[in-house]
Amino acid sequence: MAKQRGQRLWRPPAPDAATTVRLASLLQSCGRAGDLRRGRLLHARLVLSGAVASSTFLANHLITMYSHCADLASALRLFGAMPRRNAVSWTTLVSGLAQNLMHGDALAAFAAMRRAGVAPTQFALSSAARAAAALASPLPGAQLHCVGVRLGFDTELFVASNLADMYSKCGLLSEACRVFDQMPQKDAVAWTAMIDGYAKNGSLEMAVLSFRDMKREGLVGADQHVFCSVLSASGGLKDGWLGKSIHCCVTKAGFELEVAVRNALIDMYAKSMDVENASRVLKIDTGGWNVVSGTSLIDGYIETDCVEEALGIYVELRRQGVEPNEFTFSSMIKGCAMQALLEQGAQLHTQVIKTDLIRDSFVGSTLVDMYGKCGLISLSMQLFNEIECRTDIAWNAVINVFAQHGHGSEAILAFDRMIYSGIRPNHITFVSLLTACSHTGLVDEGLAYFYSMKDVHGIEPKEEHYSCIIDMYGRAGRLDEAYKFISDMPVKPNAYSWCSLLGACRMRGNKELGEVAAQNLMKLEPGNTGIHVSLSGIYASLGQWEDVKAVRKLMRDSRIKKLPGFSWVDSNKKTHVFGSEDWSHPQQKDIYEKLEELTTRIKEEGYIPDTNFLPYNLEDVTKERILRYHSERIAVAFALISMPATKPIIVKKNLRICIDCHTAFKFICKVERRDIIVRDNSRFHHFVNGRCSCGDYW
DNA sequence: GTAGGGTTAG
Repeated sequence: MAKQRGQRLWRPPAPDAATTVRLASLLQSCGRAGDLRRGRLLHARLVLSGAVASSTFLANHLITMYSHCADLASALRLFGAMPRRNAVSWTTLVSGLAQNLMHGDALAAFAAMRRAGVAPTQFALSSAARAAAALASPLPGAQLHCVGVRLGFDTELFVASNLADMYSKCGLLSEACRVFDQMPQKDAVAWTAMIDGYAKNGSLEMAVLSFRDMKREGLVGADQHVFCSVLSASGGLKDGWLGKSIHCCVTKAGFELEVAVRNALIDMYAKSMDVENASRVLKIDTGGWNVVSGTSLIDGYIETDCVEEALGIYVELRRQGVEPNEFTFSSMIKGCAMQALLEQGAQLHTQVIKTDLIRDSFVGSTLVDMYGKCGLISLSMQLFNEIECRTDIAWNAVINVFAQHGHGSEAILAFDRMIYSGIRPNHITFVSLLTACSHTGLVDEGLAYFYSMKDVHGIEPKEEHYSCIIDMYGRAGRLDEAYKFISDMPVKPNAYSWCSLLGACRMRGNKELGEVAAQNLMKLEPGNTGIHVSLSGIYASLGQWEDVKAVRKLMRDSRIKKLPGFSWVDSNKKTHVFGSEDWSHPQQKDIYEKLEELTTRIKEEGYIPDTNFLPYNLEDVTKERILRYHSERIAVAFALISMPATKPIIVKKNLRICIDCHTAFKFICKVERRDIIVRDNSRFHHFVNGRCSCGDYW
């Protein structure tokens, strides 16, 4: 009593042991359930009874409860008011902050703990290491490592796992390895940290090898996280066999039905282009699908060009009452963009608005891309302007839309605005920007941007950027410079580079260089049928029919067939496909009549068929007939008779648009007063009022 | 007696 009287404040007696234990377990249950209301009531009772002031143990429990309920303000207030704090109090604070993603504060609390002269516990150390990992801060991380070594905690399971995770998140894999190797015991979490560390740092093979090492120890204690990580690495390797063998381990270990593992399996199969097994895993009956698994499969279908199947999964998801999320929408919209499915894309857009995901930057960017790829450039721009948070992806999308439509100066303007708003361009930005310059003939600008990549933006040009420059020189007719560039460039020219040069040679009728390009291209892509077609096109345009014959013989001998040209057009929610001289359509008679009518009308306007490019030594009348029945022309005629005048005509083509059809469409759009958009395998052509957006430059 | 780690989709 004498001692108590000597203190400034009266301290109530601590509750008895049984009461303390009861209260602590009540607080624990509040924390676990996240029941902040009940926790606060308990807190108030404990304050009234004086237990908070007298029992550090109960106060620690209160801090834990608050941090589990994500009420860090209360936790901090309580911590500040504690008359006595022990190591657990500090530890609880550090881990509470780290758990609530306040990583910087967690590190600061750990430092304050040391300044207060309290020896760090291994719990505090592992929490602080976790915070450093989340911040990817190697410097404080390494300091924590030193503290751990000094206290002898550095090989402890939790501390070492977090330190290894921290090093790998900082990209310091060898350090991570060293910490990991020194662990006397490794559990599933430690292994996961390493497997995932390798995978996230791009060492996918090492990630799989780590898994093999773990398996060698009998996969003891392997859990769903281990399988998720290794499956993700295996998906990245796109190795179907490896994936299947891991799938076997998953099944043996009994994790096939775990939701996260199933999702990882579906994702792995989808990434390995094995959509069949992906859908098999999805369809294992577990009482319904979830968004992630469905989206993974949708994404797999989209990546393998199976948009129809992806749409099927989407419909099934909706039927099961699963709400699509931003991932689902961006995958689906990307699929619509790839196939220029405007109708379906617009429907998804409506859904996106309904679910309020329109504010998501990813979804917004895919919509910009989709409308751009469907040819609706002004709608695309409108959506871009509505994106609140413009990420590099959004800017790349808009620059690419301008590039594909041949609006070079707008692309450059968008690039300037991107830089001005502080968004750093990446290598994709430059592919789009250089394409824009190339498609518009802005050679000097393109070259300047190319050289600025490394000098100004610190981005090493890759082969796709070099190809853009070759394409740019080629389109501008500066073939010698293109050849000099391709010969001098530090990276090995890829097929696209030689293809660009060959295409340019065909446009300009340059036989010598065309042959060089063709030879190089044949080495890289022996099965590419376009090489022979382009080459014979060059000979035909020069009237060298003997050479044309030789190429055709070569094609026959090596059993190379010209890739047939197809055109697609959507009308009344249906996609119609047309080949050359293709009269299989039910409305063939009307289409034929429309074509005849169009030919007469555009000839009156001054259209002269250009047969120069046809690689056949034929009569002009025959050549004209072939030109008139090219797939794109049949598709346009069909669209004109079957679609309401308010709908835009969008024709998709698997090859480049033919030069003569290009001329004809300029006349057709004028006489019919209809905008025609053609998306060929290289770019967009907008035919409006007698002109094309490409400015005849392609 | 109290405190702690890793995981699934652009």
